[in-house]
Parts: sequence; C-alpha cells; structure tokens
Amino acid sequence: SSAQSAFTIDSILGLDRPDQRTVLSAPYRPWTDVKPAGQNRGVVADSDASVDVRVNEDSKSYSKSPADAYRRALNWYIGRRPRTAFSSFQIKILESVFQVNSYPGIDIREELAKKLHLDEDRIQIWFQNRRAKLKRSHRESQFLMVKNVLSDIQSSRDER
Amino acid sequence: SSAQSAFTIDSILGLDRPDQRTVLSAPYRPWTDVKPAGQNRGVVADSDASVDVRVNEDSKSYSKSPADAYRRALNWYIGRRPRTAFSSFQIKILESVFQVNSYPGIDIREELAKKLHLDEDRIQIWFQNRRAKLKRSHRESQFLMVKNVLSDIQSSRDER
DNA sequence: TTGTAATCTAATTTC
DNA sequence: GAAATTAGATTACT
Repeated sequence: SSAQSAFTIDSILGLDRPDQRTVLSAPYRPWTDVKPAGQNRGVVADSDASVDVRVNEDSKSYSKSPADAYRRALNWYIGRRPRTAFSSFQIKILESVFQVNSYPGIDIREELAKKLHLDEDRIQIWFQNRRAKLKRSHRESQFLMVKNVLSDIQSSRDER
Repeated sequence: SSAQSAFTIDSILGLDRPDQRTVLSAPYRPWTDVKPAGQNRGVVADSDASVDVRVNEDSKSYSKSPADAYRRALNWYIGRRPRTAFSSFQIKILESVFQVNSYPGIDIREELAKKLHLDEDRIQIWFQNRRAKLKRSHRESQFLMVKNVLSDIQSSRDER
C-alpha cells in the first residue's frame, strides 16, 4: 500500500521554502520575562546578602567603542543571555559541591540557587560546563599518557 | 528506593545513577572509570555494528586523529552512541517532512532512512527531538503574547 | 588568547 | 511518546 509514495524526496524538494524556520521555531528565551518596572539588564547575577564581595574590578577598562555597543545591542536583540559573572564566593561553593557530587539533582540545585542568589538554570548550566571541562582535561591527560607510552616504545626500539 | 534496576550490569558495577551513590562513595564520573581490559561490558558482542561510519558527503570531514579514536573508544565503553552529525541535505529533507507530518509512521520513517542512509532509529529520535523543540517555541511565543497583553494593560492604565 | 557561559541538539532515561 | 536530563560540539564574551 503506497501511502508512502506521497513523500518522495523529489516532491519534497519541490516545496522547499527557505524562511519557514523563523516562523516555526522562535528562539526559546525564557529570561525575557516580566520584570514590571525594572531594568532586568542586571547581568551580574548575584546581589547582596552573602559574604561575597566582588568589588575590585581590577583596572580592566573595557573599550566602549560604538562597534562593541552595536554588537552588544545586536546580541541582545538576537536573544543571547548576557554572560553571567559568578563571584569568587559562588565559584568556591560550586566547586566544593562539585567535588562530592558532579550531578546534583533538582533539590540540591534549588538549594544552591537560593543560597547563592542565582537561578537554578544557571546552576545547572554551570555543572554541565564543569563536567565537560573535567572530561576534557581527563581525556587530554589520558591521551598524553598513551602518547608517552608509544614514544617510549619507539625509543626503546631505536636503542637496539 | 533503588529496587528498580536490580541486576543490571551498571548497577553491579556501581555505574547506576549518580544521585544514588554520591553520598556513599566517590563522585560519579563515568569517563573516569575506564578500565582498559574488556570484562566491563557484558554486551560487547560484535565489533563495528554501531560504530557509525556515516560520514556524509557534504558534512564536515572528521579528523581521524588518535584523540578522536580514543574518544570514540571511550564512548563505546560508556555505552553511549556517538553523536550523529546530520548533513545539511538530510536536515533539509527531515525539516520538509516535518512541515507536513510531525508524526511519521514506520513506513515513512523507513523510507526516509533508506533514502538518507540513516538508521530508522535516528529518524525517530530526530522527530522526537524536533517535536520537543517545536513545543518549546510554541510555549515561548504563547508566553510572549501574554506578556505583551499584560504590558499593554499596564501602559494603558498609566496613561490615565 | 584563554577560559568559560551560553546555545543547540543528538542521545538517554523515566514515566 | 512526552518530559527531563546528559553529552558533545560550537559560539561568543571577557
């Protein structure tokens, strides 16, 4: 029964419309949310209430060239979340939790979020990236070990 | 409690689920647990049945470096299928079909698999993920609409 | 330039 | 099959 024949590649290629994607799948940006009166441009994630003092900006003056401003505005328009800058205190806590549990469940993530004044989403992303980093470094060291073993074999062979 | 997976290989090896063993012992880091010799996986079976050699003509060429080989070996050990990289042609076809039918039956999936040189499983997973993506975007746009209505109400109230 | 937050999506798990 | 999550790869910001 050729119910399938309706979907040959050729026929499908015929009705190819380039810009249906934009209509169909708008970017998913939940943080574009209701902040009634406020600037939610806050970018830097945490606020008060903690030991955390993130003062010293060093003296890195960022170039505020029109090009940069334009790029930033474009990114905002495109919808990328402003990069979160974790405080050293927040990172210390996250790292110490990561030591004992690299896969914190929702409960732990929520608790961390509350105590560090971060969104739970930020916590989750942080752990994802942290695991990727650890895995990367582990992979590289393993690779180096293999490489060294191989070169050892090579050199011991050369000695003969 | 963990009566769920009583005698799976993973549970015996302690590779079960992260949250269950964090308290008990070392952190759960699957990629660290590599034990070279092969008694770890009961199901090794045949060699390359799922190695996924599907490098497509117009997709990015993959480097065959030792590091990559090692990564693939790791993935095999851990038991996760190597990530499939669909070619732009394949995606174009899949998207086109998705426009017309988001729930293709087995017959359509098989036909796609054959014509795109993919496993039918990959097709099915692709449609599942694609539906999830579409659902997310719908949720988001609905939310934006509500948000706009609310802010309209707010501003019209401010005008008084 | 480097490190890493953010994004996208294929694959997995649980229900 | 949906929902939630993880992994892998990449992008882009500082």
